[in-house]
Amino acid sequence: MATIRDVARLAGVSVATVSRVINQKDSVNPETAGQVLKAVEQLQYEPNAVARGLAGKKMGIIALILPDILNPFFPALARGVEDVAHKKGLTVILGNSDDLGLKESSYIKVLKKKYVDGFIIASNTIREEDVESLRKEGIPIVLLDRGLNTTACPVIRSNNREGAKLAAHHLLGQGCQRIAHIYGPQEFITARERLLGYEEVVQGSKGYSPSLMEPGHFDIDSGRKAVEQLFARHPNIDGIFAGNDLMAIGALKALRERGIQVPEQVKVCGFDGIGLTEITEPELTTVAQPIYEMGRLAAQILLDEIESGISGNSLIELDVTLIPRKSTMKEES
Amino acid sequence: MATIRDVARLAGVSVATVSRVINQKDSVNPETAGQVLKAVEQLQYEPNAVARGLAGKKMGIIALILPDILNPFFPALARGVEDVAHKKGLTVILGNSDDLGLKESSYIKVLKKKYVDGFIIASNTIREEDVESLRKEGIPIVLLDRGLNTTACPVIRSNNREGAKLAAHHLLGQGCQRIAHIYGPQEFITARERLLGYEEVVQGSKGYSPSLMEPGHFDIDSGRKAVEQLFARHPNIDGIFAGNDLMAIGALKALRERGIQVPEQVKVCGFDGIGLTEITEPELTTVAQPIYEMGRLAAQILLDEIESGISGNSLIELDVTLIPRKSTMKEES
DNA sequence: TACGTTAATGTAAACGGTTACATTTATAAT
DNA sequence: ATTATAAATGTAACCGTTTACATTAACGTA
Repeated sequence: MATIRDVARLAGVSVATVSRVINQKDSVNPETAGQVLKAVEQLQYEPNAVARGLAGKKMGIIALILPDILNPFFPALARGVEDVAHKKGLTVILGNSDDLGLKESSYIKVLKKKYVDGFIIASNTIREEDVESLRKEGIPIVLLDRGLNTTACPVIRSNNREGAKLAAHHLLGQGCQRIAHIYGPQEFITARERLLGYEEVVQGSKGYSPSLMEPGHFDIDSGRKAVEQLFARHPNIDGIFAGNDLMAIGALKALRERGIQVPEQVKVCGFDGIGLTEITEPELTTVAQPIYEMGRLAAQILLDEIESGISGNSLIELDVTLIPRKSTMKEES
Repeated sequence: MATIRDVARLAGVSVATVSRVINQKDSVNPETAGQVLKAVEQLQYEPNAVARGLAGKKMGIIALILPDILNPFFPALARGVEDVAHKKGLTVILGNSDDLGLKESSYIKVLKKKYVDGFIIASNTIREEDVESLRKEGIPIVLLDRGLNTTACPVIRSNNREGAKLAAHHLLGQGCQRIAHIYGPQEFITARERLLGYEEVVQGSKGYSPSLMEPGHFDIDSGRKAVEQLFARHPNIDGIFAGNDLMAIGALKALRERGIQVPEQVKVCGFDGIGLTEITEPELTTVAQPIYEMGRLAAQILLDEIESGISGNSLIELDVTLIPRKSTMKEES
């Protein structure tokens, strides 16, 4: 591999001049620039990213830390991030945190040493101190979902409360009287908001009871188990709003096992809008988050901060969309 | 951030000595080492990865290039790679190639400049020349699936032919007489092998006809369309072996639309063993590849090559497992 | 004519490590 | 006692850029 010195030598100029024409900085005589470019061409010179990184403290890498790429919610997010990064010539380092604060901290520590340009963290367990320390060092960071009190950096999330209300209203509109809610871990702000939205809508209705709410862990199995619990208490449930799609799928499975017809006897609505919802039987009604778009947006905001050096702290709540499908269909009357 | 020179100063030794104790290279007096370690501790010194990278031409990063993380096959692969990498203190850069040779080449070019330690490429379109050029520069690379003639580097894949035979035999065993096959793009070696395995088993049987084979693109929609084609030609098909799970899911959908019962009238078997197969109705019989394990193995082999500097060219074919589920269940007699 | 500006370029010091080579001292072998 | 060998450490070059600062030449202006 040719180095900048090789180019300088061949073009008969100093390395500084070569650097200038490569980066289009400062003024350089067009004629000289021509020589340099010719030499670059001739030697097939490509600047070394690591040397650049060392000098400039930026490796052209953005770090994406998420709980688990195996969770079907995250691939779309990752793809959104990667697509905009790639368009701008940056690459993406992927880290799975398993929602372990410690693992996140350790990633941050390691990646800081690699001079990543910035962080996108999709996490519910990220620690304030970590965010602070990054800010202090001038490393941009964008958060997904988290960040209630954090005014320290941009936060992107969906409008979870509105989404939950959408779901609850939809179920009511489809004729449900006793709507249960399987809620996610309450340390996740998303899960809390969805629960609140549900309560807000359902509280007034006649069938309401706090015992219609059952916790789950945002995975298929806990959705299934929650249904067992719920039906033990309330055999007459006719609608289920699950805090996410995975739990809704679990619910679907449990209902089928019990021989309960969906949507005839019980209607089910999920949350997230992951691809899986299209392949269940019946297809699953869900409140779709613009997942890919969230990834794109996070990356765009991050790149803006990286380029401008200005750090914002906006809280962006994206709109969600109810996608009605067979699992909540009202029988034709 | 403290630098190695700060540590050297505080410990009253030269930077070389500090480097030695940090990297446990060469011999250094235990007492001196103690001083250094104390200084390291006191200054909270952490070696800068970029400077290291520049000096050693290795950034502690492995590049994982795959077609599309949105394809449900790949997250498990990525997770396998990442888990191994993380355990060894390396990080993973993720690139989506969309099976575009050009995008792959461009990634390789960019990442070489970033001194990644090695590449894991899951691709059907990777070009020989790219592999060659990496080898020539001593950058380890491990391929997934591809690499028929390529003896130039390790290749990991599943035993696709055996898997297909497993599937075909299973369908025969379940009483199918006319087994169709929806095969994937023939430029993919995996798809070719699966087709061959299918033919090998089915060729002799009475119901066999070349028109029982229909192409697809490894996605849900093409699976659905293939079923339309197949049933137009052969209304009496009673078994379908899809070249991958996505097409099998499409087939399931198409069959349901036509009012054909699975497994009573037609049995369906997929290939890959992605998570989706557990949530279809009926649950999908599939030939499972050890996807996560493939990722792990690829990473392990790559790391071995990185550490040892020795480059192998083994071809590893992992065993697949037939997972019988409801979609191929024989009615109780 | 002398001088402040600006454009064009070069020099060399960062950036923060690793490592080949040199030097000194202690130890073992002859 | 002498010399070869190994252990412990230091010096400085090197990895390949960027960039602050210095230098020179050309130009417009008072």
